Amino acid sequence: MITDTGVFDDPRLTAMGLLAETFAGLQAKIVPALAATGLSVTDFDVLIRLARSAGQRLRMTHLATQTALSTSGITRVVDRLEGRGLVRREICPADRRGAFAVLTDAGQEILAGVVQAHVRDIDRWFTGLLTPGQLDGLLGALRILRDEVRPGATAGVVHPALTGKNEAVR
Amino acid sequence: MITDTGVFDDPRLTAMGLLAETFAGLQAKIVPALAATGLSVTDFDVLIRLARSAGQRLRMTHLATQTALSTSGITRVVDRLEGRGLVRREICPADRRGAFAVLTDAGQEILAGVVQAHVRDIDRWFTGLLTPGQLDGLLGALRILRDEVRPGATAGVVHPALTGKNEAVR
DNA sequence: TGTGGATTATTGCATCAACAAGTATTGTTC
DNA sequence: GAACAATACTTGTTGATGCAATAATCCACA
Repeated sequence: MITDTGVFDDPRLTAMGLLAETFAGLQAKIVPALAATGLSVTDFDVLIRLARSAGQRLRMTHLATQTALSTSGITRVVDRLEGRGLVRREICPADRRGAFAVLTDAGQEILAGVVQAHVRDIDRWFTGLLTPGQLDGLLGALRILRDEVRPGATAGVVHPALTGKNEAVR
Repeated sequence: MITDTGVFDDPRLTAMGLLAETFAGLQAKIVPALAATGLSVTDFDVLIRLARSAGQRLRMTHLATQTALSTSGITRVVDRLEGRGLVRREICPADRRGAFAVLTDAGQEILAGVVQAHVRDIDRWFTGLLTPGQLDGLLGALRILRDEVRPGATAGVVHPALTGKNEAVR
């Protein structure tokens, strides 16, 4: 049986497909536990980034950069989370154009409640399926790639949180 | 400075975040070349799966399974591609409920035209950034994960294409 | 100090995808 | 062979997200 279809079987294409399928499949496995708490993957991403930031707060723009959402997308995610009381907005005293998204106590509780199940899922479907050596290799390779394709992924994490200034970025 | 925020810094969470950021960043790099031809990532995924299948055709359901889209999602993707002449529908003679999506000559041409640039992007932002050893390790690990999280990812690929029957699936 | 250009966030609009319901066909069981 | 359940696909509706346009504010520089 003929399976070679020329350029359409380039191994690099296959590699990209493998990455895409793995990621999509993995996400499908972790969605339910989050959804049980009423959180989408995006919601969780926003909340956990706030939780990890100094003052449990981040400028809207930084949130957008970190999550790879558009600023309008972030506006709406924060709208929804604010409506549920998990996040609140605070105007930035140093720059009155800007706003912080701040994790509320309720948000922190929701997050703490769902993290355990989420980590269990990750362990079940990802980290726990590989030997320590395989996992280290994988993460090392991913870091190399990530640093190339998303140089700004850590925008705003150092400590602009309290001042709202951009000194830490780029 | 305090950076440890307890459970929110679990290394497994970080690993998952790294995978997500890498994949999202990579996709952002490969989208433009596809978009230049008017194709979304989903469009490309559908077209290339058809190109690789026997008879350049796949049942709608198999397409849905392989792409991880809902069947209604596939209906609409194929609607759009059919509207542009890149794909056509053929009723399945063996099961009149069903339809094949079939890659047209025009679709094959579009695909051939964009694959080169696409492969170049993948090489530039993914496979070319790693040593052969790193890449092998990465792909090996991904295969382990993929086989767990997406056991049905190859639904319909063996040779159900000509009969429309399901003998090859699951 | 005033002016023009950049930056921050929000809103209107269009697109895309999922869920649920509906239609047509197939297969199974008695 | 008739009835009923399962399957394949489509359509109506809803929600999420990006782009473009807008408003408010900041900053650099004359």
